[in-house]
Amino acid sequence: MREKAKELGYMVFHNARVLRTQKTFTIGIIVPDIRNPFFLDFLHGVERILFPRKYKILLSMSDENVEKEKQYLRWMVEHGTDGILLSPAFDENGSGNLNFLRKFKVMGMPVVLYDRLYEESPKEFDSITIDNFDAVLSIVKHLKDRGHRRVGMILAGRRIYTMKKRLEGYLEGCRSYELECREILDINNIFDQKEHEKICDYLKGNMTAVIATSHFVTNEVYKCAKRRGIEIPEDLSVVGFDDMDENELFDPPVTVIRQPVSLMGKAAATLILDRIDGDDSPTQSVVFKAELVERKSVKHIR
Amino acid sequence: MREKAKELGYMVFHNARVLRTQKTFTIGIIVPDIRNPFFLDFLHGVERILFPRKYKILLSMSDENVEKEKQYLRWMVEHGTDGILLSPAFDENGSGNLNFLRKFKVMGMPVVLYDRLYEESPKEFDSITIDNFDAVLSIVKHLKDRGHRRVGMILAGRRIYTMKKRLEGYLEGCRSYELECREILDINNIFDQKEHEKICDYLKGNMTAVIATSHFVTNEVYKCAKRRGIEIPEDLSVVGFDDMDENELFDPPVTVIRQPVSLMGKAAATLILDRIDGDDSPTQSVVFKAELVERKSVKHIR
DNA sequence: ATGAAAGCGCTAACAG
DNA sequence: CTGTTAGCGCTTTCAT
Repeated sequence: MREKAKELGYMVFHNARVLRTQKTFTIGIIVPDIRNPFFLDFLHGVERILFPRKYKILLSMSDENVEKEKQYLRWMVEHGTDGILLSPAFDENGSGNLNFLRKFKVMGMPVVLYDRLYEESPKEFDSITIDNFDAVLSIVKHLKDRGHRRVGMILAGRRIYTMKKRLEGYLEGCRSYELECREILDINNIFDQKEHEKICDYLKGNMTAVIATSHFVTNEVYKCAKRRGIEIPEDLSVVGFDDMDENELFDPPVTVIRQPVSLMGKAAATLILDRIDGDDSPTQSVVFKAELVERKSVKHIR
Repeated sequence: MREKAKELGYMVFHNARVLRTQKTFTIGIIVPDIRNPFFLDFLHGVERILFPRKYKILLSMSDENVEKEKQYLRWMVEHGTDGILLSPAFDENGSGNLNFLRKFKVMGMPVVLYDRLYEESPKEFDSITIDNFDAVLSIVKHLKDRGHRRVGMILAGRRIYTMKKRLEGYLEGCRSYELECREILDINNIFDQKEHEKICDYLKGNMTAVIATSHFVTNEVYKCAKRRGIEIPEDLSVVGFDDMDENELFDPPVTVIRQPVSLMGKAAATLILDRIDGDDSPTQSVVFKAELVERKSVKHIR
């Protein structure tokens, strides 16, 4: 095939060059769950930056599985990616591949964490995140301002960094705004039908508003409300996470936290390229601010 | 970095092996627009098949741009991907990289087209598609059965294969079911705000139902209807394309054509691996059937 | 059986 | 400044 390619003109054989130069012009990207539209816009943002610089994307999916993630990480160093963009997975104990990644540091493989980081050691790697704590705090305040006193929250995997921070924001919000916070519900696998029932049961609890911490959870809350005849926002107010066009068209349109996802992608790509180019300034922790997009799913009580 | 990696244990340097074996264990995937959730599920399906066989994904985005696609195709042969999964882009004249791809055939680079193919030569490459013609035909029948007589259609880039076929299905449907079909509207860039106005204007036309040929178009139709006070389905019925969870939660829930996207991904991945393994049976054109998911956006007239 | 050596296609260093 | 050659890290072949 090599020969033919050459006969047909143009192409160099990149791999021989790689052997010599140790440079692949490839960035490894690990996404926990590709079905989450969040990562769509992120990838789009990343590509915007990489393409003009001739870098390509080696895409992989951890499925929130630490071992699978490790496999992909290993493959990436074998492939010699010039850098890695990682949104890390966490196991039931909340631990991930932090230790494994430390080896990457010593071998000089640049890694930028995005969306999520390792709580034990948040500054050890470059990272691009949003302020999840603050985001939820602003939700709780919003709810309080609208007269809500009893609120609930549904997490999608509390072992995951973003979820942890959102929980902290919730707890702090409830304390400082003096709301009655219900015990949260944690859904580990949102694609599991059985878990959907739990959401329905949870909604029956004594509260006027619920915070849905991911796009999938928001969907399930709406679906359940519909089935059970719970009127949003009359009977129950809801605030979701991860804005998409569709949220505007829901019945009723859903109030959500919007993250600057595409920007985060661009920032992550820019940062990893800087590191590849030899930038050895101290670790950067870029924190974007998320905004509350107010629509019609929160009732103004009294 | 090589040395360090070795000191730290395990890893082989994949690129040297590649030089020798001419095998990268990498599949190039070209997606026209990553922001379309359609491709999310497709990628997910593909990865399901590739991971256990140790193949990795080199992901790229053509942005519906033939030249950009060509650049990526070139990079892929340079990188020595073992095969390519392509959903081809088309320029204003409706032509794409067919000629360029013919070179891939002679150099033995396996290519599987998905979602879209080249009309001039539909059987030249392996392909995984749905029957777009039939899908729209079934929409038109559905509309007719519900008493609709005047219908419209909004295309998202009529130069694109899927759109062409959907148009053909529309025309044929209107003829055989004796409906009055309005001139269709074609939106070239759905991300362009100005184009959204065109959708609104089109909706004012004299029709009882409109067919939205992509997920983005459906969204814009709903948004416009909302702004202009057009009641769906009272004043206007709509049938969309590309089902997602969210469609169920729209106001009203939208009737759509659902494609077996994840299956298509698995089929495409399986086929490309077969080719890589030396399967030289005649070109395969796998055509999946799409199904109409009936919800609440179509009015039953009388 | 095990071990040494050639060679994959390029780049970079070196010699002319 | 241009042309030649060594060598990147593996696999495969060939000799021991």
